[in-house]
Amino acid sequence: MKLKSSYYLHQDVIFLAKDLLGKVLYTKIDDDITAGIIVETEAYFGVQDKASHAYGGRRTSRTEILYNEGGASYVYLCYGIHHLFNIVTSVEDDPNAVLIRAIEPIIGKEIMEMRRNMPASKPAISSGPGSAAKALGINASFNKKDLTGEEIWIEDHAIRYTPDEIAEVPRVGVEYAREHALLPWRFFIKSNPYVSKPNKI
DNA sequence: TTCTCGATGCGCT
DNA sequence: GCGCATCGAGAAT
Repeated sequence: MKLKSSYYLHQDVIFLAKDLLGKVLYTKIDDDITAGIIVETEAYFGVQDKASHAYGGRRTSRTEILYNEGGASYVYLCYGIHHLFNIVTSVEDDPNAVLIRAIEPIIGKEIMEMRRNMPASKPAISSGPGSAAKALGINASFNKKDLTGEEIWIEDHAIRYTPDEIAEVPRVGVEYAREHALLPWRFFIKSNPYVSKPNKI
């Protein structure tokens, strides 16, 4: 059920970003367990990806975790407000990551409602990377966690999607690299209500 | 040490 | 659809 550390060592971050759709992300905080189905992801191609914090091999105290081998979490604060949760993948010194952009709440909905101060019936409760992280109680303290540990982990609930249920969206605003502009880097479950707004079709 | 701005969300219009 | 909140990492000085 729980994904093993070897799962995260896959070197094709595109494959993992797609394969993670349908997996279930869990957090446990003071015995409060919340979980949701991953319905939207985004792949970050390490040194090749200008949008990646590790672009060009940049290596700082913040990005150091990205150079670890797969299976760790990378959480950082965006716009001074939102915590974004990433899964570090691939082998050591290959700083790939998958951003979790949206989840569908399935366990601990009441807890998520308190954290988000809105009913779980509202897709906005976990739609978008900042919202999904907050619903799961993910904050800066979740940075550099082992994803096979007891605080945060991912399970395979045998939820499978056919290729036509998965949308692969080319990245927008990537005029900087023509060969990357056509690269589909965003993946989501078509018509799932929890998918963040810019990606709905 | 200082300045800039971002892998965004939300409330108001 | 638009604008703002809010702060730390990274780069410039």
